Amino acid sequence: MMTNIIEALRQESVAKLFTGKVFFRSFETWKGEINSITPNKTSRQVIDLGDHLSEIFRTTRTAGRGQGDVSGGGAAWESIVCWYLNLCSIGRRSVAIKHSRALIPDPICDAITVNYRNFVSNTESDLIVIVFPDKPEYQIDKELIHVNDANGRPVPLFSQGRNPKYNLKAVLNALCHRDFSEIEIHIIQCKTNWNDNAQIPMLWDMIYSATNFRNNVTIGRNGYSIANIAQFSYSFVTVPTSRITSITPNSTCVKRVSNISGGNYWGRPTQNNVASSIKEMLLRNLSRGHGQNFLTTLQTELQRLNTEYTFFGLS
DNA sequence: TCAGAGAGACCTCTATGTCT
DNA sequence: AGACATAGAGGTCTCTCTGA
Repeated sequence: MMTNIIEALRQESVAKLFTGKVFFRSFETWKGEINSITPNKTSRQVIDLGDHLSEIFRTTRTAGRGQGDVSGGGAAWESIVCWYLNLCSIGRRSVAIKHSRALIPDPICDAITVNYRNFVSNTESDLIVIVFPDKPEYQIDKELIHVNDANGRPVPLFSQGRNPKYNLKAVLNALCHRDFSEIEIHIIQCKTNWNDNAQIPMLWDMIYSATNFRNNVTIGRNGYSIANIAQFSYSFVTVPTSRITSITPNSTCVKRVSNISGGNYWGRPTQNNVASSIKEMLLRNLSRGHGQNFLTTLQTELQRLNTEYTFFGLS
């Protein structure tokens, strides 16, 4: 079957989520919830899942504050957001990736690296959405791509040896290098709790939006910088697990993220001046990944949910 | 190729401080 | 007094790298 490189990357990215123990276990429960919210799997129903993500997430919530909950909860929230963004993006040129060296092309990784004098500090645990440019290599069968690497040498599509594997990362590295200025990067900071953690996205957004510092803080390395790409944004997505009634437009935690470049979101319906539903991020930050809107692209692709897209785990 | 070690990131709840 | 903000405590999970 023909697969373009973007869908190949999406498949790897989503499949990797299921290798996480907590996500794998939780998804057994979430799947039922998801299917009951989207009985007909229309594009509208699937996109509106964004209004219910927190609700779904909370079905596996356990009381208490054991360290397992700490560790697992955060990773699981990040994973379900990644899963949702990829589901809504099928057939488009955007892919959400939970941070992983193996999947994020090197030029992207380099561009978002923050250097604190000599110390290299990657924000290691965010979701990254890459929007690839509208060029033929991203649409044709991935096995027909001809591209040269940064040194001008053709990239071999398969590894050597008895069981040749497709060189996904190497091909992506070469493409991202070649098309760097036309790529969009959107970083998404996920937190289950809002009020305790609002400073973190606020401060990282400040760092990424600053053009220069006086004290040896720089962004980017190896010649790649977010200053040279087509679009960059930083956003915040929370459940939130704290009491919802205590969050108002005037709360400190709301104000802290009210100005970040990509916006602030939660897995609930939009509430004015507080947070937008995560589904609004699709339109606000990721709409350039296709000529048509999400409703249209999804409607076509969802027909193949049980054949080509089984890796989402819904069938 | 795989196991093991190390690094880094994960969140909830209570107590205490601070402002109105 | 009440509302809100913050610090602090604490074990586990996942990824990556290294050496066998």
